Amino acid sequence: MADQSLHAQDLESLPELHLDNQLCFSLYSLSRLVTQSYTPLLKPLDLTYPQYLVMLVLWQFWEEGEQKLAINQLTERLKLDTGTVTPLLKRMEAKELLIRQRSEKDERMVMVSLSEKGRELRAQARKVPNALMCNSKVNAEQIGELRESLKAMLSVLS
Amino acid sequence: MADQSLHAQDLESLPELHLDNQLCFSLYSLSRLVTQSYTPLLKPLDLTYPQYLVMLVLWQFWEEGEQKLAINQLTERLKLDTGTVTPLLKRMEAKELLIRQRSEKDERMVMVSLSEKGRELRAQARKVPNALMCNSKVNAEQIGELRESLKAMLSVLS
DNA sequence: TGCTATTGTATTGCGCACAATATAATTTTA
DNA sequence: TAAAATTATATTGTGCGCAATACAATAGCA
Repeated sequence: MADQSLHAQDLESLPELHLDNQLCFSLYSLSRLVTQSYTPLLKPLDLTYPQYLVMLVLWQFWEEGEQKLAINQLTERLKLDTGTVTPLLKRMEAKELLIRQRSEKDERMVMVSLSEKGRELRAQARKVPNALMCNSKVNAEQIGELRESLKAMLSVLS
Repeated sequence: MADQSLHAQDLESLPELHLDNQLCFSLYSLSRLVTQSYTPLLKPLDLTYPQYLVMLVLWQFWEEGEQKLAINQLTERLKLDTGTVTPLLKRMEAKELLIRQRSEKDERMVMVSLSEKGRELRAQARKVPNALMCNSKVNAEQIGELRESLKAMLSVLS
């Protein structure tokens, strides 16, 4: 082998830099894995995972009697940027799941509301959470633990 | 308000469809939040978060005396698709962090190895894991718990 | 040895994510 | 009330992430 300027410190073991020891990597992997496991369930609804999250928010507001919500309410709830949400909503409007319209009171705001089709989709989406639980080999207790642990961490960091 | 074909079931509360009750959303949010918190730390190294993960794998192999690794080893380790990894590695090669070359034994394979610059970056990256821990208000115990919980879930699902 | 199947990587196309910037409407303030 | 600051959303550009497809090299097999 040619000289590669190898120094002693180059080969010093740095376990803190190992993938397996990093919380961040487990988080990143599991998050993608879970999103992937939603994909086949959401395909019949013609929704991507982030689109499904938008629908969850809209359905919940609808339950609470709020027909319209502003984009900033949505970005706040989902903790997403407008650069993500604006095109996301446009794609969803193209699929006729929702309606976007400028507020008359304050023309800076765009209000989002469910379309008839969007409301009807809720009945189908009901099956999604349970289907996922049934397919996974993880018990409910384990899921509950992880959920609380994640929520605690989220509340501290955000 | 015009008739919106409102039925009783439309307003039935479905808590399983609420964002807050979904493990997946906590996972998705926290994962993005953690990635975001890496960004300022990785900026001095001119690395994105996925690029940092690639470097972690390359550094660890290097520690273990392996100069080269095949792309499929990398995709397996990172649990990422070639459609993600191929362009990722090309961008990293353009930054001269690594070298990609076809294997002579088996010309289907592309072998990846660290460049001098890529090896040197490891010394700087040392500070990253600790810096993150120091900045966060989360205690080590809480992090340890979450990490084990995530790893357990990952091993079951993948 | 040809012929098919498999393996390993690359390409294409689409949809997020987010930093940075832009723009228009409203509010604040001098 | 006119100018400056703020607010709400949109746009641009870059980098993932992944499904689907393509393609070349190797392996297996008749």
